This record gives sequence, C-alpha cells and structure tokens, in this order.
Amino acid sequence: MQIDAFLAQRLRELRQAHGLTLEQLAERSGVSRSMISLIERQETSPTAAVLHKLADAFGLPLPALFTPPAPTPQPVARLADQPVWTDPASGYQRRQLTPGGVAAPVELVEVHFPAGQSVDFDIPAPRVGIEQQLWMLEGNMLITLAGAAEPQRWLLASGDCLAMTLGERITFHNPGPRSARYLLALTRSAAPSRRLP
DNA sequence: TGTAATTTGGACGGTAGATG
DNA sequence: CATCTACCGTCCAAATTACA
Repeated sequence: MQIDAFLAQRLRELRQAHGLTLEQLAERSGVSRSMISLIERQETSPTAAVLHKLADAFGLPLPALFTPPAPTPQPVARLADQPVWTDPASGYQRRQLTPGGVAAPVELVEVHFPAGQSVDFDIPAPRVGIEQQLWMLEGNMLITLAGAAEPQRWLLASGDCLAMTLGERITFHNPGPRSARYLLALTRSAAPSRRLP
C-alpha cells in the first residue's frame, strides 16, 4: 500500500477509534476539518507540521502514524517493508525502522534531510512528552528548541548525538550544502508536559 | 512574478432522530 | 408521513506558501 493511502486509512481509524468527528479532531489538533478530510480522502499530501499536530492530538509520536498496530509483533522490519514518508514541503524523508507491533519503549527513525531545508514543529500545548536522541550520521543539522525558557540551538556534525525533550517548538534545519542523514530514537516520557481537557 | 500546491473557513447536501 | 433540527463530511473559493 502506498504510504499516503496507509496514512489516510490510519488517520481515519485513529479518529474513529477515539470517537472523534472531523470537527472535534480539528479543534483538538489545530488542523482544520477540511484539511483532515482531504488527508483521509488522499486528496492532499500533508506537511510534516500538520501530521505532527495530528499525531499529538492522539497522544502519539509522529512515527506512530506510519506504523500499523500489528496484531502479531514482527521482530524484523526488512528494508523493503519499512515505511518511508516524504514531507512535501521540505522534501525530508523519514524511514520507520522499528518493526510494527513491537511493544518496545524506543522507536527508531532514519531521516534524510535535504540541504538548505527547514522543518518547523510548533504545538502550543503538546499532549505527549517525547524524549528524543538524534545521532548525526552524515552532514550537519542545526536544531533549535524553543520552550518557556530561552531558545537553545545546536549545530550537529557527523557523529554527534543530541538528547532532548521536545518542547513547544522545535526547528530542524540543514544549513547545507550537503544533504544530511541522521538516526532518531524516540521515547514517550512518563509525564506529558501539559494536557488540554 | 506567475504557477502550483497546501490550508482554511463558510456553504452545502445527506442522514438520523424527534415531534406533531 | 412530513417537517424540523442537529450533526457530519464534502465542496468551493480564497489566502498563503513554495518554487521556478
């Protein structure tokens, strides 16, 4: 199944499993109901920022939107079976490494980030706290983390590893001139930072 | 600067339940 | 059965954004 088709089905299933209408999910996620409807009908390719908001509305990390809740956990995710999703806005590509259905506390994602591109995740009141470690494999990335305190910024080079807690706003930027590649390890923290009713 | 794609809010039509 | 209301998802025009 194409990743967009899978995403559309997964989003609709998640929404219905939570008993939410388009309007309710729109209010909860900050994404308009029209946009959610378009995604569910595969009539648009949502940006990473939009998907990040939707995942957060379900209390899930972004990679969870690309992995099916497999009834029987598979210990191996073959390269050919790993879902790859490309952000239409920036062209950045994320490959879901962790096998589906595995109840592991860690999720692994490989990211290819085009030179000169940026991706901005901005969620005013995140529902789910996510701990994340970023291991640079190739190239450079500039990570800016903005929360309640002063913004923090790190320029990462090949081999560097950054551990961070996702705050309200995080910007990934590849200053170029080469495309970057890195590994993300994500865990959901025990205590979500804040939660709306 | 023009074009294409994404995103939004209002308008619209379909459906289910309540009421007379 | 007809009508009304509420709710839901889709359609549409316009604004915004990215890119050549």
